[in-house]
Amino acid sequence: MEFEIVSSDICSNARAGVITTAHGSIETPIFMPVGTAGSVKCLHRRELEEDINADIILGNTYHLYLRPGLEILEGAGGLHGFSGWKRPMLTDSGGFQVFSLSDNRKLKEEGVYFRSHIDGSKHLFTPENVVDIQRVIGADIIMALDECTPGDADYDYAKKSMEMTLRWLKRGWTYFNDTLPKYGYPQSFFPIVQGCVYPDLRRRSSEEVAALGADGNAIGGLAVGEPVDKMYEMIEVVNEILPRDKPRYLMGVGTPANLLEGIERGVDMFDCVMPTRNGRNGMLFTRNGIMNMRNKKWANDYSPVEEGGASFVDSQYSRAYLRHLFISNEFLAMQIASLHNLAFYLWLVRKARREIISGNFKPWKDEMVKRVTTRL
RNA sequence: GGGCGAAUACCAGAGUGGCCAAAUGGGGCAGACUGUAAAUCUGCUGUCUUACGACUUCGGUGGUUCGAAUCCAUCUUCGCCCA
Repeated sequence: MEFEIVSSDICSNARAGVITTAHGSIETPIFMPVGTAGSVKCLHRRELEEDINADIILGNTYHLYLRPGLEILEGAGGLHGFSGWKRPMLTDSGGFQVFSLSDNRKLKEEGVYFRSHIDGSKHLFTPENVVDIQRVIGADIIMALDECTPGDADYDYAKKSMEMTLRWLKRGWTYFNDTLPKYGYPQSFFPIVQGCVYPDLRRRSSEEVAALGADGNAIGGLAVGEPVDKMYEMIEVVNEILPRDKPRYLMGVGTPANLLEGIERGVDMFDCVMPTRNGRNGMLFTRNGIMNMRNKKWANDYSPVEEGGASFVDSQYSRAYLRHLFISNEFLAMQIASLHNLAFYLWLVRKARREIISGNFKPWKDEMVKRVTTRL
């Protein structure tokens, strides 16, 4: 995997770049739609490719390992072969499930023991076996196993957790370098910075992560309950240390405003369930603000979903019709909203890229943050 | 003509003397959602702008009772049965 910076903003840490992988190149900054269980919910591959034009999507180690399982994935030639997605792919390690399924897991030095949310069966993830699993899935970018600490963790817990994540990281990194990809194309391994909201922990973690010299680096443990200003502060602390010449991936973030603030602080990659999950639940993100499509105010608004929006659905359907679909629990509502939101997210990061290249990022971003946070 | 049963909030439907402004479901209104156990979850849904609280409700009217959606009388409407 290679990363080239095409243009850097003079007024901020924002940069525009290109990541090249075996499955194609990715122009950054980029937003990666989340396809946890091997599908971006509600969307066909053709829509992802042609309408949203996603450069890269995510899969999830935890979910895919439990179902369909490694044998079936390997038989299909990995998730690329299984799903038919031809472009780059990134898999999360299961570290987030260590956090989100906390009632069903036990953390130990060797790894994390957990119970399947599907059938209650017991399993163990280690820094090593999640590399194996991600080798089988065949993602272009695979993630280290980490503990995603909650945003309100106290200092002592955050310190111990961060240190264990670092020990896991070294094991995972060593194992990654001792093993080979399964399908004849190279994979990259991204380490993850932790440290909660504590600057010294974040610095320490960043230094250790940077020292590995991985193809790219991730910032984890943010947008998990801490105040948003803390998140921005932590991004700044971390990005002072993470190498400039490697892509930086802010995991699990976020709102459109979060993306813009992250880009300004030197983040290149984002992923988040928000456009798809919130879309399924009736929330639309647009250039002019946020709409809750279930609200009565749209009941007889026959104007397009979003005039001049990034997706064909924006002009082909009216707000009144989309509201009707949501109120009636029609599947089409979720499809339209998912398509719209992802198209908007991809439009947003691509527009940011153009503004960086043309040297106008900062004023554009300041204006855009105001617009996208408006409640319509 | 006679007999039996039923009438409860937007709808359906519990409740059969005080713990009832009234279960539950649906519908409605709003909110939440950030590396997806999420087509999910939460709140409100008689009136008084909100809370405490107050007020008016369970087909109509009248009554019994300290107290009635609940008991009695009667009327109205609907359903079923007999002639």
